[in-house]
Amino acid sequence: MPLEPIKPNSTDSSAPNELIEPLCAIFRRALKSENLKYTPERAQILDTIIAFDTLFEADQLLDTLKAQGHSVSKATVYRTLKLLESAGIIQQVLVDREQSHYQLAIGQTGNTLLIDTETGHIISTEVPELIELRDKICAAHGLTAQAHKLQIFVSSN
Amino acid sequence: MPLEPIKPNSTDSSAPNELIEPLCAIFRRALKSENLKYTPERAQILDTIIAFDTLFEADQLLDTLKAQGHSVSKATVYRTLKLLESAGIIQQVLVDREQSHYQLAIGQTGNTLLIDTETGHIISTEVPELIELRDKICAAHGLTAQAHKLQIFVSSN
DNA sequence: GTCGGTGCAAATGCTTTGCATTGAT
DNA sequence: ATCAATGCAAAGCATTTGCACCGAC
Repeated sequence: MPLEPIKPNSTDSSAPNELIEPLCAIFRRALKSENLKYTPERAQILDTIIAFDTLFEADQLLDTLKAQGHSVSKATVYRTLKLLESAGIIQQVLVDREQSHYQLAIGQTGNTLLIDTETGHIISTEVPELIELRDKICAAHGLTAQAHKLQIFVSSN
Repeated sequence: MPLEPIKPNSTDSSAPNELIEPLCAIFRRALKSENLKYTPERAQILDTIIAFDTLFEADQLLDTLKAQGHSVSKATVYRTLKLLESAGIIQQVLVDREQSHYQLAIGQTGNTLLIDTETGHIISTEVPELIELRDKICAAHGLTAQAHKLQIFVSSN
């Protein structure tokens, strides 16, 4: 049983527009607040990311953009990834040492990820008990928790 | 070509000095099984790692070795880290994209990290209850957990 | 005209590797 | 004598950056 993609209706062809708009708006607002511009390149990159329904890597993103006939440079891709990350639209997921993996961060309720090690699909969930446990662990070390991130690597069979 | 896996060792982890012998022996055995040699450089590297009580990075290891008057090359350090990892004596910990972090793998699951957001200092700790919680979460999704990783971001004051 | 954006190529910085030399059995 | 280990420097690789040019306001 394959995992559900992080975006519930990404396979529904009528849905993307509903998703793209809000994210575009969020990105545009984040850029504007820094006096930065919402350029065609940045729009294409965001749209392409939205079309992914799993973890993705920078070079995969670049390849997809090129395959779509968009000419975006590697430098711009990396620069935009950083912008999207500071805007909270995507987040880095440390999977291996080879390259950076990212995923959409918007619409995630929780900070617990179930990552399918075979397909790369991700489920994001909220685990209230984890907060208690986390605070208990920190208290035992005389520290105060600010945030946490749990990744569980799973197999779907 | 992974080295011969190590057997779990029941050494009392509160006595660092007693750990040095068993780990040397484990490493030596793992090397021997592949017709590799337990050289002075490898011994020094392992001893230095054992003396660390937290996560460490390759360049930190190299610096420490040099400070101790041992002349070990960067290449040998990296090569030995890989050997120690295949032998199951150390394990890589994904903390950031900058460089590889490692920790002793013996006698610990070590999958919970307390990361100080101000100083960058990292404590690796074991949380047995987390495994139950993790399995519960997976079960709720009809999945099977293979591994997990919890990062808690803390402040020290 | 002023800023920021882009692409290219060069630079980074960690890690790996090729190669000649050295060392152990 | 053989086979592996070491050190050095060079190579690899993902990512970043310097710079010249372009475009929007």
